[in-house]
Amino acid sequence: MIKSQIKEIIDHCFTEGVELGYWSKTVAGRYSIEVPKRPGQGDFSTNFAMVAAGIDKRKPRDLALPMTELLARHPMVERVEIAGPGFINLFLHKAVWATVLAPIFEQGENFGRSESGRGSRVLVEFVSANPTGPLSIGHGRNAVLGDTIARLLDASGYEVQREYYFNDSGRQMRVLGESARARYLELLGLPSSFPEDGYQGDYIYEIARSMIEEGGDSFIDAPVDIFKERAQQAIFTDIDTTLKRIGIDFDTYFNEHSLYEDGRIYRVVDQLRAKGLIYEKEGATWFKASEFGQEQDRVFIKNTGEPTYRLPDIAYHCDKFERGYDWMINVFGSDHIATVPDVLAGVRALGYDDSRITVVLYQFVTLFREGRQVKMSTRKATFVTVDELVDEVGADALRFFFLMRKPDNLIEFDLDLAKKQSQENPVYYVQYAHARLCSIEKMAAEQGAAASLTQQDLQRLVEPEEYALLKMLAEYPQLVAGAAADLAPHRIIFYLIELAGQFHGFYNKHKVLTDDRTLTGARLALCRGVKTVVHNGLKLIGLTAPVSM
RNA sequence: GCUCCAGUAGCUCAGUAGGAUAGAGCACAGGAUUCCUAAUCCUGGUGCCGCAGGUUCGAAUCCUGCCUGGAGCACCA
Repeated sequence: MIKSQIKEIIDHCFTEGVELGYWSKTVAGRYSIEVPKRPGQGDFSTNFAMVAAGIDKRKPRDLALPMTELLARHPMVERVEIAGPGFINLFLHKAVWATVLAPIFEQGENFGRSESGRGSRVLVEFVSANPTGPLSIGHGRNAVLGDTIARLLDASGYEVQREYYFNDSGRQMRVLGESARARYLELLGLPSSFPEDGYQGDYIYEIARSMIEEGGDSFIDAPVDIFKERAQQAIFTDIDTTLKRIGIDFDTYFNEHSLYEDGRIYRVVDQLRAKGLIYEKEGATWFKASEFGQEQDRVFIKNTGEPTYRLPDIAYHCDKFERGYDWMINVFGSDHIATVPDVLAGVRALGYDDSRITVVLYQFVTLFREGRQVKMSTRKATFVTVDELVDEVGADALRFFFLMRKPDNLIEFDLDLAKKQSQENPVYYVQYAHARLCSIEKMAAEQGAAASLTQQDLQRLVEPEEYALLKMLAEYPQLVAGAAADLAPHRIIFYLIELAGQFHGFYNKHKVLTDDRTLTGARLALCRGVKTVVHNGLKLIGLTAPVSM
């Protein structure tokens, strides 16, 4: 906020300098503006002189001097100095920082939202688990990551659509139906044969039990499809319920099977064949992926006549392109790494611009309890489900912990920590700051004290802790825009932890409600600013902002 | 063997477009509450930024090679 104003000022001075012949125009856009780490180095700093020196072949300090003179004329600037190898450090008038509060008051819940993505339509595809069982912890990370990315993009003005891609046909689902039938017969005390690679979870028993409750033994001779359908329906309902518990809702569901039904997968083959990119070998149909930078060609249709997963995946992405999205984001577990380039190659082969597809790959999650890793196995159904995790730690902690690491990193989910109600647990730490702020406001209202935004009153904010908070508030809009552009929700988490820390520090050192009316008014304004940003930040990542704790 | 990801303090991790003396939390030790929520705060010190080269005013960050760990490399999805 303030930073973008400063950038404008520096750019303006730069242009002036070009006209005056101080430096060449080619330097434009090469220099950057930063917030120095140390307080003694000013509010902002630019490497302009060093960058210009490299291009113009002159000494940094010779270039810095005229720049400082141009900058010093601006009313926001208190003083300018040249430091180190040639940094230009800007010191702003203290009063500048309090100006961030007015926009926060005006925009309220919208503070931090921007329009940088206006006019762009984005499709975020995530979860996409087939309905064979409850969502596992890995799906949980996928769900939270995808949803939060969608929230970030929405906050940046993009038109966002959340989509779930699934398949309720095929081998997996047949095995599911067989598993359900076997359990059904077993519960009725009849001879049954459980499929070798069947789904062993208790949820299959539940499905069978509900069928018995509904129709007794009338399903004994029913075809597998009936069992499959019942199981699929029950499981999907459960998945949906689980997702809603952690605040996730989809706009559209896309059934992979529909791509078979209307023959679209075969049209993909025909189109590629027309381009000479398809050939037959050993009874299978191959795609010349090697012509698109892949190591080897890939099978699209097996010698059994069944397509491999690649074909519907490509057809699906073509469908996305046809629907006209500007940006398509896929959230996948790292076990899908190898499949991504194949699909992109196929899409490119069909003439689409695959740079519009971004794949977010995330690493696995391991659970820790009492310092030891919780063993999980999908086949034996001993994996921990998202539901169990929500039961144990709550939706807020689950979301927070899943977002706390960047997607590239493994998550070690510490169950004991997630449940702790103390400073060690960052979720509580941040939420507690919000609750405290609400409490202050409540107390202020009882005492008849109110926040004041008058320039005179705001001049009372002079403590370093107050400046630190104001500066952090000013950074928030850019933080959101950056996190959205880079698809990096974890930055919001780290920001919130730091902001909460700054606030707790301020709170312990300075009293907000005092006998001094103007000081109280100014500090209440600061508190409302912090509260608004903490609130907006928590909402942005899908957490609650408790009023009291 | 090949592809992708990671390697930063005792532990878990940040480090946005390459910037100044490398950051936080936890753990450990000591201290703070007649007062707005102590679910809090303050004070303590730690680093061959995996290794070796290169690029340049300047590298944890970019390039090359290597080492270690993870995920993959199907006519499974």
